[in-house]
Amino acid sequence: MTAVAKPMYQQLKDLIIGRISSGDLRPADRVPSENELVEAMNVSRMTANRALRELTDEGYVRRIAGRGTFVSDFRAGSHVLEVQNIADEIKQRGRTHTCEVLRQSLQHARGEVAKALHVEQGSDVFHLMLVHYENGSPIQLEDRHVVADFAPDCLLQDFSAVTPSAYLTAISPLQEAEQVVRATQPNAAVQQQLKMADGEPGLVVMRRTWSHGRPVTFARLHHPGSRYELAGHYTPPGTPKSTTADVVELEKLQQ
Amino acid sequence: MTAVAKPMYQQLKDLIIGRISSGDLRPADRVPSENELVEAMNVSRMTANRALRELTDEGYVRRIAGRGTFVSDFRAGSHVLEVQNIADEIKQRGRTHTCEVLRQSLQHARGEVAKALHVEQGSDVFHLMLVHYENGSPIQLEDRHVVADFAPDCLLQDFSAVTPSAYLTAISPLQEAEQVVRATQPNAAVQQQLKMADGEPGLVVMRRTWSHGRPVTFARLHHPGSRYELAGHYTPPGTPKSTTADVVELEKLQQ
DNA sequence: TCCGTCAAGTTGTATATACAGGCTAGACCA
DNA sequence: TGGTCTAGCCTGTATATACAACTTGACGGA
Repeated sequence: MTAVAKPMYQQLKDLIIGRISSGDLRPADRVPSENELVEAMNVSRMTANRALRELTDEGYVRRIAGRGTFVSDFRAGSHVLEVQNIADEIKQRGRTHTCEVLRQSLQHARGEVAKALHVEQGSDVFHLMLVHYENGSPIQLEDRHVVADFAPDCLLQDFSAVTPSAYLTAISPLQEAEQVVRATQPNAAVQQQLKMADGEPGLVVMRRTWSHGRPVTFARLHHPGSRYELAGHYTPPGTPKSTTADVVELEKLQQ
Repeated sequence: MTAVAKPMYQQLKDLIIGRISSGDLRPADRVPSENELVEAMNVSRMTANRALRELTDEGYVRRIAGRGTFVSDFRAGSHVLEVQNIADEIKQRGRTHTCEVLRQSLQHARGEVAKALHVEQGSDVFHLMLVHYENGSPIQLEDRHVVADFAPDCLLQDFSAVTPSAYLTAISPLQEAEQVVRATQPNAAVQQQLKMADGEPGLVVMRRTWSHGRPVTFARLHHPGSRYELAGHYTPPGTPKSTTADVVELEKLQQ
């Protein structure tokens, strides 16, 4: 089974995706222009154009006529799972987000966590537990485990300033995610942290995120059922895209 | 605000999508080849190629070198919202699905329903209510409203044989969807239909689906929290696609 | 100083052309 | 009759070229 050579436009795409994944190119960075790719890679401009155009369709980059091609931040992507970060969600509603760190420690993975993260029982993982507040009311209890070697300086971070989600996606862009939503009767500890009434149902989102082909973090996000709902929106590919709003967003990034 | 002319490749795409939406082209039908489009539309082959290639990426058609371009069946679409149909979900788990129709009537839209469906208060809508069973246990109470003129023969359907979701997507492919997930304390009626224990939380999915630019159906899907969870999986676009299996599937369609 | 113009670079689209490779039907030969 | 082979159509990719529209910055004149 000898692998045939990939077509040139795909090689270009892989090259650029590689530079983004490795962190060489970061969100809002400028990607080589079509003409630069023509010279550097010895291809025709149409081939470079196809590579960059497909990367645009796939959400990796944004292109602005007259200016250039820029790496897009992966969190945006009008997708059901786009809400990766409770802080952004709260700010989007015009409310204030605060956060309290309850635990930030190195632990040995056990049971469900080890299985979810595909690591041996007893392997090193970081354990984070924090409560997110919206206008002072607790809205999410985040119980997260992170594979240790993925984020070695995890214990040094101040997660009351930058949420774990933002910290992790800054290390490496989200590549794959899986989530399960469940309604629960919260246990006493959760109920107390989220200031929930007796008998109030809880909404739990269990989310596992992959990077470079392996799961790197597993989070249990508990919410009070009476004050939280999970919204998603689905637009099939190929529908016309907004441009103005996106550009404005990009402007802010570059200031 | 005069609309500028759409680019030619987009006009070609719109033309073909239109023929698919209208039923002129049906799944597995042959789409005009690049050369046929060149002659008929007076464009270059590269432009026709771009139109058909993008329709391939967007899942409208499948292309087989040497044979032609064929309309694909829309149901496939590995997406978080792909599970539109509880019956398929249950069968996929290897369980048996049964269904009981509680209500199938023409009503006047009021309040939340009229607002969700963008119709006037008092407009005609169909109201469906059914319970879905997995191996005999109630797993979903489906409370659905459908815009009347979208599915005029709605009252004639036997929804214990074909679920409303399957019936509606057969009329017109899903074009846009929006859902909100919420944990609730179910009211007595829901609790009774789903045979839920006292104090057991419920998981409610409220889903609104668009077709041809307008909302056509709004469903409240109640589930028992102890027996149901909502799973989603996200893979970013641009990951390599399977080809062999698809072709085999297509072969079967054409026999 | 301020404003308009212009040049250069960038993306977006469209065309003509070329070659490679998959598929099929029908011609052709044994 | 049966098998083989080829011509013709199809998609897939790649190049060279052209023009349009947009953005930015530099330059020059009022």
